[in-house]
Amino acid sequence: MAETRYWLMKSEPDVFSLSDLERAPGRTTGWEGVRNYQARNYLRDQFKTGDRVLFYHSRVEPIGIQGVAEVVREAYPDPTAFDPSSRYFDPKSKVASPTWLQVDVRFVCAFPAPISLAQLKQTPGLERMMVVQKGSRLSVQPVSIEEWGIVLALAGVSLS
DNA sequence: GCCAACGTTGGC
DNA sequence: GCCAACGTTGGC
Repeated sequence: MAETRYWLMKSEPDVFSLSDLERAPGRTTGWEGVRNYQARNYLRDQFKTGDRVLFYHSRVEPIGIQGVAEVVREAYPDPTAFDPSSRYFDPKSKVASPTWLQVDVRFVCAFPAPISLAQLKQTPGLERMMVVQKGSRLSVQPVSIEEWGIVLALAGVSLS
């Protein structure tokens, strides 16, 4: 079996929240709208079925990690890039050679309480975590297995 | 709502 | 290829 990788994905909860994911058909959604090349490259090159994801809410309190999702489909073209009515439309992305990709993620669990950004910043062992770095804007970030373990312990959650 | 940090665009 | 201008992200 392939090694499971760990990620953090950001969403503004008034656009798409962890609760929205839990209520979605099959508790699954296409992670549309990534328009950053570094994030796209992670989706394209490294996301594998079974990878685990920390679901992070940005901009809106409570800012922080809300729970866990998992990757259930690997990268494929993001249809919103081809849709002129979408806020994510990109006329430079062609169907024959799509610029932007998405993966499908499925709800796993919501934490009993969100882990706030302030809490992450003051937790030993998370000093190097990308999301706590000043000016970190990347919406798809790798998480080390050590960081993953610390966050799940903070949340009081254990996953089989 | 402000604004620092960052990514992209485009003139040269 | 440089870099100023511009647009976006996201904490506060």
